[in-house]
Formats: sequence, structure tokens, C-alpha cells
Amino acid sequence: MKLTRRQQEIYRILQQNLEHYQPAPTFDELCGLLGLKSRGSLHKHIQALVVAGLVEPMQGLKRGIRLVEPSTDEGIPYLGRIAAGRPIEAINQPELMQVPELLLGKGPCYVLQVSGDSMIDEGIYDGDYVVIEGQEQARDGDIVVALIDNEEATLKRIEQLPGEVILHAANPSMSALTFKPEQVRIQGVLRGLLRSYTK
Amino acid sequence: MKLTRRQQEIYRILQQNLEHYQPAPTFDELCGLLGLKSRGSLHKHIQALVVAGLVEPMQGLKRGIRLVEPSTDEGIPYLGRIAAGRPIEAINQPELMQVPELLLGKGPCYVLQVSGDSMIDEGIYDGDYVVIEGQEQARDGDIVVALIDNEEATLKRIEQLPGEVILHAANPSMSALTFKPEQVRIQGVLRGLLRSYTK
DNA sequence: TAGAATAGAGAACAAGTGGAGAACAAATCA
DNA sequence: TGATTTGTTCTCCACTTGTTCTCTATTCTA
Repeated sequence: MKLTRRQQEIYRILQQNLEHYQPAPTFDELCGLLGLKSRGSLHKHIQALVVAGLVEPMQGLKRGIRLVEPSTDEGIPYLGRIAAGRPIEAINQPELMQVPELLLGKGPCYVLQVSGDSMIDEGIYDGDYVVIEGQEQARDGDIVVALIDNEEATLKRIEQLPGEVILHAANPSMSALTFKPEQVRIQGVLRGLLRSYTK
Repeated sequence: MKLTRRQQEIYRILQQNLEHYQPAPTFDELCGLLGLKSRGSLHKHIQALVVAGLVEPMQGLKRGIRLVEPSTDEGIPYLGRIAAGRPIEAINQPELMQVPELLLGKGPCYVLQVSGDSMIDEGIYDGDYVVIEGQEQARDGDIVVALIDNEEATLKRIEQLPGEVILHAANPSMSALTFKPEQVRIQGVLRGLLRSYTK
């Protein structure tokens, strides 16, 4: 189910503003925020976000509009290993890892284990676990999981220039790689790191 | 179970005021505080908070309204900051952090935040969180929290020789320090590391 | 350019919510 | 014990809020 332009816009506004609301906002309050004059108009948009799974369905209740929380209670899934130059090695049955609040982004997150030393100068070592927030945009300088040519996945620092994307390794023996924007798909942004010293 | 607006509001007011009441407040007293005129109205709200697990159920007794203690789910305590050359900066009220199994030792563990760059070559950076298993022995090569002369705490790699203990920093600009065994008390061994990239 | 999709206004409706107050029973106190 | 306090249950009522309509304007698309 695709969202229309306005629906995306409203969802973005919700994300940015909803946390500031102490109680969940009602339709009327939201109309005010969005500059709408009719609840009915807003209702259509919210309904679309509900079926898209982004907003909690209110089953006849009057408890305001709430975004669905990526439930962090149980933990976030450990999906597999990522090694520069290969696809992500997914494991069959993702297990859940309990990760402290602190290492989570706002959106849905998952964990990968890093294979290789390409980010060693950033303090990311072979065998470390990284917490990734799944999203398709990144800011310059972010460390991202990038899918190159729909084939290989890699963890690198990203630099986005007009017409080209540069992926920087953090290892003196490796150099930065340059791609065309359409070759690179961002799959997530690094939010946290976990390392175990128990063998 | 989701709370309604009023229920949230009442719970917030309870949190803010309940501690000031020496005896737990009765329904009537609370009605005064909340500006309600009817016990029955308040009772509905309190009942909702009880089923939500936020207020202690009163089984026919007349003890007033008490909040349930924030049930210490699970997690290990975050105790404060450790900077080479100083005592551990303990915080007043240790909060609990949910840490994945993987980073825990067998014994009781706690979390410290690292201040300074003395272990930078081991991939432990300023601001990182370390999971420490509290114990007084360590094996050679372990990274430990060591208390020196009962004064300053530090995170270093340990080497125990007959008659002396060497603490190795992992920073080219720092050299190893040698102590007599009686000067050094091991307080715990590094088991895990956490780093947040969200600022 | 015609038709479809998208967006909004506004009216009307039904159900949820919040509160008042009465009545009652059990616990507590004098 | 009797009187009082306190928690509980009930009904009733006003208001809010989510929902569903219809109608119109604008934008996109074949």
C-alpha cells in the first residue's frame, strides 16, 4: 500500500510533533496543527496511515492519535552477518537481542554482526555487533549499511555528492570507493555498537 | 491496555504528588487534589490504572492509593563514569540498562561510562559504555577496572608478574604503569562494550 | 481534454468519555 | 458496640470525539 504525497507529509509531521504532545492529540487538535478545518478530511488520511500500519488503529475508542511504537520490549532482531563485498548473510530464524534504549534510533532497528576490519579506525572491529536503524536516507558522514548494485552489502561512512556517492572505509589499507547514486541503496544507519569480551 | 487522556493526566499528577503524602491519600482527598466532586468518578479512573498495573490494587482494605513501584524489570545498573586517574564518579540513583546476554559475564555485572582516550587502540572510545563483571581476580591480558592506592580507578589491560602488576594503556601517547600488587585492587573485568551513535 | 485520483469543507450521527450523586458494604475508630 | 470513614457499584447526564456522508476544487494521467 503506497502513501500519497499528503499522507507522507502528514506522517512526517506526526513523527516530528507527536512526541511533544503529552496526551495523544485528537483529530481536532491535529487539524489545527495541520491547518485543516474539517475532521472528516483528516480522517481519510489517518485511516490510510492506519492501514499502512503506521498509526495505531483506534477501535471505536477516543484516545487520540498514536503512532505505532516499534515494540522494544522483547528486543530487536539479530539478522545475520555483514561483510564488505558480500550480501548480508541472513540467518534463518532471527533471534531477539535486548538492547539498551540508548543505542536505538526512533524507527525500527536490527542488529548485524560485522565481519572484517574495514572500519577498524572507527573502533568497529571484526565480530562487533552493530545496531542499525532501517531507513533509506542518511546524512553526510553517517555510517550506513549500503547495498551496492543490488548485490553486495557493506558498512561504510557515506558522502553524497551531486552525481556520485563515496563510501569511505576506515582502514589505512583500504581506499574510498565512488559510485553513481543509482548503484547505491542505503538500507540503514548505524545507531549503536555492541562488543562482547566473553569467549 | 491503553490509557485515556484523563487517566494519563491523573497518573502524572499522582506521580508528582503522591510522595508528599505521608499516609496514602484516600479517594476523597484525591478528589480534592484533582478538583473532582465525586468519588465514584475517580474510582473509575483509579480502577483503570490498577488494571494497567500502575496503581496497587486495594483488596477491600482502606489504605489509600499507592503507586506500584517501578518494577525492576531486568537490566544491570549503570553506576557512573570512570576516568583514568580519578575515583569512579558514581551517580546518585543508578538506572538500569537492558544489556544483551551476550555482553554479560556469569557473575553480577554493572555498566560504566568511559571518560578519556586511554584505551583507544583497543577500540574503546571516550563516551563508550563498558559492561564490567564484578570480581577481584583477573587473568593476564584481561582489561580490568583497577583501584590504585584506594584512590583512583582506571580501565587498563593487566599483566600480573611476581611482585609487580603492570597496567597497560592502549594509547601510543601513554606508557604502561607498574605497581606493587598491594597497591592494586581489581574491581571487575571487562565483558562488553556499548557505544551510541545517536546524539 | 476527459476521467480518475486526491484533497478539503461541512453536516450529521453514534459511541466513548468524564463527571455527579445516591446507595451500599466493609474496614476502622471511638 | 455503634458511629464514621472509605472503597465500591450503580444510574444518569453533558460533552467530546471518531466516523460517515455528500459536495466541491484541484491535480494527475491516459
